[in-house]
Amino acid sequence: MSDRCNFHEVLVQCRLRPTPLRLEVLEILGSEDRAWQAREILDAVRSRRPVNKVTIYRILDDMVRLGLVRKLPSEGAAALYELACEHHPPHPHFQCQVCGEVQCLEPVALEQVWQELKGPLGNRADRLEIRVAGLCYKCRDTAKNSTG
Amino acid sequence: MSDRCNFHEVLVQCRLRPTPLRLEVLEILGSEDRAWQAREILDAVRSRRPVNKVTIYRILDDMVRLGLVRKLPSEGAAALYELACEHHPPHPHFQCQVCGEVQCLEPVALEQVWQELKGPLGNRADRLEIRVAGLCYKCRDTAKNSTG
DNA sequence: CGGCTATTTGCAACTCAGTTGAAAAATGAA
DNA sequence: TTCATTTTTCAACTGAGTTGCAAATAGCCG
Repeated sequence: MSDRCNFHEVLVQCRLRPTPLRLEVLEILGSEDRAWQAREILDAVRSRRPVNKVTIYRILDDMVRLGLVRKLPSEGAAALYELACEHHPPHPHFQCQVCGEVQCLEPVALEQVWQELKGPLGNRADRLEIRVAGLCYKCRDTAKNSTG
Repeated sequence: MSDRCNFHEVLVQCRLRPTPLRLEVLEILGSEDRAWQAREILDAVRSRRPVNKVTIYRILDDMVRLGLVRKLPSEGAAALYELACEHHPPHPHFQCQVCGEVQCLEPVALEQVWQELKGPLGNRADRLEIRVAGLCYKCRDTAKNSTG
């Protein structure tokens, strides 16, 4: 995934101290091609060291504010976080309605859609989000096996 | 908006009793071209009669399950609800990052995007959601006036 | 009408995500 | 070392949404 990013350097450039916790959060986010719940990140960090949930939320908030991480609205209660580095530009997401997992999809040609959406109503458009909801291949297989 | 829908009839067709509360919820959803938080619907109903929040959540859940109402993930904690009747087909949404209001946008030509997104990874795609985030014309004007 | 059943609404208590404010710990500069 | 700033923690809170059960209501049948 985004192993190509030098997280240490990225943090320094954003004027955030490259603390062990911040580095761990970035490494976790970069370890799979999907978006993570704050809770999942918390658990992943805790599998190595004790940490307070407030700290994770604050780390994520800072990173979102500085554009290092994107926060996505999600079906379900908890928001999702993903790396926003140069190797992980904005892209559509797929969310499975059964297991809730959010996969990252390849960027698609959105120029036309974007142009159509940008103008209306005098709003200023900053970001475009595309979510596909459905049944992921894992859950589909599970359903097949238990039915047949 | 969707004043053209006969909510009474729609409820009967879905085998939901057309109770005053259900009708009021549908009328509120249909009264503006935007998506509503459960809390806003609750307050709107309460401006006329006392009602319990659980009842509103249950009414909305039933309607989502039966396809009468769409539930949208939102920036921010609370989910959003909008009519899903024939006069209000799926469409993109605009959410203002300042006031949080969600406007409904005109449907755009999505066939191309849809085709590209549908296939990958063996997932089954059911729904496509498009969100534009930005600054709405109201908040933009407010900002202008207070700055200049 | 009265009695029965299923549906709808209300209530209280709960879970879970996320926030707040202030204290404690760690870091960097002088 | 001392001091100021940043980072992490703690406890307590807010707000969205859920659960289980009781009370009220509506539809049905005799």
